[in-house]
Amino acid sequence: MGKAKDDSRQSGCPVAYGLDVFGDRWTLVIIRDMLMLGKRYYGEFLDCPERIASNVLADRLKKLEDAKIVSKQIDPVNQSKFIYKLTSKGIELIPMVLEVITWGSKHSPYTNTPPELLRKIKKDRAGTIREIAECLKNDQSFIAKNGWV
Amino acid sequence: MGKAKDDSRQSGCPVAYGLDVFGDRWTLVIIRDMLMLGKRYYGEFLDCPERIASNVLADRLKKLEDAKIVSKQIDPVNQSKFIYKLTSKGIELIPMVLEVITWGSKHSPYTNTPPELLRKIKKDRAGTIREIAECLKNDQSFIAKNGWV
DNA sequence: CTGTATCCTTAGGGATACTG
DNA sequence: CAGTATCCCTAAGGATACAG
Repeated sequence: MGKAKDDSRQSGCPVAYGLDVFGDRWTLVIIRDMLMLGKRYYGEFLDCPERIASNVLADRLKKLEDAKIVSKQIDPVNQSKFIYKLTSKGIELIPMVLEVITWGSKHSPYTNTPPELLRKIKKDRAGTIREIAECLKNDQSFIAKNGWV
Repeated sequence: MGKAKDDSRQSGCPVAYGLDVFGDRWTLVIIRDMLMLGKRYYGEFLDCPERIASNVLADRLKKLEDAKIVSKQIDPVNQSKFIYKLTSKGIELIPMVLEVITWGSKHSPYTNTPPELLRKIKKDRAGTIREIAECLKNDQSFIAKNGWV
């Protein structure tokens, strides 16, 4: 695993580019956890309801780092582990993730998205995005207490 | 190939649901072609710049049909082939695809997205979506003449 | 505990032949 | 041309052992 994503589909289409970056079953799960649940540590990502395997997680974190979507730094409060954070390129995925949430919530038979969140997204996209970005700065989770876990 | 997508990650998260449907490198390429380029026939999908293989295409079309995102009917003007169309569930992916385009255009080194399209998306999301939906009704392509191909 | 490496099975998917 | 089927190799990724 872990060969660099080859990026071979240089069609010029931004959709194809996006798929080269997050076109698999796990990458967006990690980004969701960072974006919506405020996760930052390896162990937190491992502990997701979809049960990601540890090697897959390591691989995706590395690829996200290579793609400059995630930064990896030594955790200042615990020198023996890393803290993973979204870069601005990663944070800019918020609007897309919100649209996935909107669509998925409407069509998934299993969804348990907090209606409060959906209402907010619908009513005031920019406001929601600002709110999430704000939470990210304070290390907090936007919906952690309300659903999905 | 072609085993039904198993949908095994019923975490309740709409992102995970979305990924079960379009979390691979090809599905969104097909949807992009339907949405943005007005494609409707097998041969048209085959003829994409990313060079999708014919068996992969058949597999994805079947899965999209199973997921009720695409409908497959005999083409009324040529009984020997099928016409593939987005259902309302598929058309509702427009906002998400537009966000992928916005993000991808900003960050891809290869992008050639028509600035006109980006300007429209940014300025008036609802308007753009309405416009695309309108084009879909008239069998036309929104950006076919301007880029990506 | 944080993360990496190894093993091994299955799914993804390219090339291409084939059928109507 | 529209679409399907086969062949076969590679990548994805689950289980689990291992190292700091």
